[in-house]
Amino acid sequence: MPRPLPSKFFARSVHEVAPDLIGATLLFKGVGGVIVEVEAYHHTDQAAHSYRGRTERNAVMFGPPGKAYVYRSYGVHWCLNFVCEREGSASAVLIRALEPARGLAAMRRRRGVKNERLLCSGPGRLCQALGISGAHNGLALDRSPFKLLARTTKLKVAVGSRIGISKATKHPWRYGLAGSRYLSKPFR
DNA sequence: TATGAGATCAACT
DNA sequence: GTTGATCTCATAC
Repeated sequence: MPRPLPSKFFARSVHEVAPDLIGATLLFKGVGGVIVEVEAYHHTDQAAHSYRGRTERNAVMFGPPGKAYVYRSYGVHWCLNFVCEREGSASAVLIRALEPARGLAAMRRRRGVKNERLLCSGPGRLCQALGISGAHNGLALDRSPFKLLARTTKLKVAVGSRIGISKATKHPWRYGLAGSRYLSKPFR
């Protein structure tokens, strides 16, 4: 049986937490699936929201680890992050894609697409599929409505450069399940 | 298959 | 006024 991730899990470097999240199960109100793609962001990283210091939007990133940081992207989409390390270090892991496993009907209804592959393959898509919005910014990840289950098997984690950013594009801080059909983009 | 516009909000110049 | 941790739809190849 899979066990819940302890909140301690997040109290480490984002570069340790991010690859360890691949294969874990993320549920929100019982709906979700297996995490297959994430990206790491750190306050010393020019591409991170926290790079230029604390603002009203990114305040949760500067708080304690084990919380959800949800922000609006391009004015339309919501994106989900897990805050890591320790209070004040302002680092987080962006959840980019899931392999759908639970609550497929609810996800399809919210997304308005039939293709299972398009349900959660992208940060904006997975928030829409799970019903996550700015109202959930700052919630603890080890309590309802979130549920996180540790992976049960060893697996190979692919590494690559991050997507959709224009600064610090060289850092190999994108992690994913190699060969998964549910990635927002394949690794090469 | 590939490229481009539009949606629409917060932070920054 | 511009840009961005995005996605969808339309149009072109």
